[in-house]
Amino acid sequence: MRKSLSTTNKRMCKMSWSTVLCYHHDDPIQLVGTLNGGQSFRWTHDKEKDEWTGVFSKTIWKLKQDGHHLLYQVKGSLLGELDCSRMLKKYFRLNVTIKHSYKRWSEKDELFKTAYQQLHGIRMLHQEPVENLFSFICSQNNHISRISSMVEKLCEHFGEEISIVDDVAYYSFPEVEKLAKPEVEAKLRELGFGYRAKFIQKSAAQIVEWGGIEWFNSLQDMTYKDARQELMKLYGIGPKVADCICLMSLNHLEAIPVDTHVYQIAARNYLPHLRGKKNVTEKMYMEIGDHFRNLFGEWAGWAHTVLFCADLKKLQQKENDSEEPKQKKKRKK
DNA sequence: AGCCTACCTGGGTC
DNA sequence: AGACCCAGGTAGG
Repeated sequence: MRKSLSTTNKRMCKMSWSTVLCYHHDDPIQLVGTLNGGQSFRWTHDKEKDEWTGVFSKTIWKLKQDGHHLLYQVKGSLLGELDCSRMLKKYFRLNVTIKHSYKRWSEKDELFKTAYQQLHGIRMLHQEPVENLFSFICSQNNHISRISSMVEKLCEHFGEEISIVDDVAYYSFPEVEKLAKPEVEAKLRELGFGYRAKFIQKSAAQIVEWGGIEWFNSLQDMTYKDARQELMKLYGIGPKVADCICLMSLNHLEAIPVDTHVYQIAARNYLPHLRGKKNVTEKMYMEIGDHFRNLFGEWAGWAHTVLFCADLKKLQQKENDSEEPKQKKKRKK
């Protein structure tokens, strides 16, 4: 019974668009905010076709929405056996119905209510810890555009080619063992990773030494605080990135990554005494995190992600607005 | 414990 | 053109 089901899935994966989910209009999924909202850096949007292409689990995916359906296609994979539907359900946490939490958070907090009104359907992804960790090492003190290009470089140089789709080669995210090799640091320097080169190679070596993927699995079974503390033993992982990993790939949804944006949000709206500080100290960091946890409860990290996305969106809109009157953006020659 | 600063790089601004 | 400035931080002082 199981077998025939997975065979069916496998066949369906290869052929054409398949449905992974039908959702209700009051509990939608918004792919722009979810896939381009700074959780993952590997998804691209074809605006003409309104299709998304990306890689996770050594597999190339195309996604699109049609009415109230989330549709997918697999364009190649290094995995022998695929249960596409199960993989996507896990990735998007489709076993979770979030609308009740959204309602509760809106009732509790005006800022959340406003954010949510502008921005329905953000989902907290459940990513793979290895990709998540090294992507967010790249993210420190960096722009999203450069983060994305660095992540792609990691894949091109240390991952495996999966397949070529529309003349573009897609690569898997490298195994942690590959990144742990001593020569990796120099190579990454050469590729323009700057000081992050050392962080990547050294933390990879530590992870391998401590058990690789098994070590990550053990972090899921720990409490949030213990997992966070373990992660921060890695060279190049501080409080912020540790919280990103806890939240995005270790199922600790009370983690609140406090970056400059979240600090701004907190100081502006909730904790006025923190305004005008030069940088976020450990103490302030904990205070901000605790504030959100008290406000939103055990899934505070998901609520935080919605606030974060709303803030990003506002920034983008501001840029677009200020762009219009000038109209000098077109470059000549 | 808490505050300060150097750190790679590239894209944007003036 | 060329100096800034800044970006989803962190280690080391």
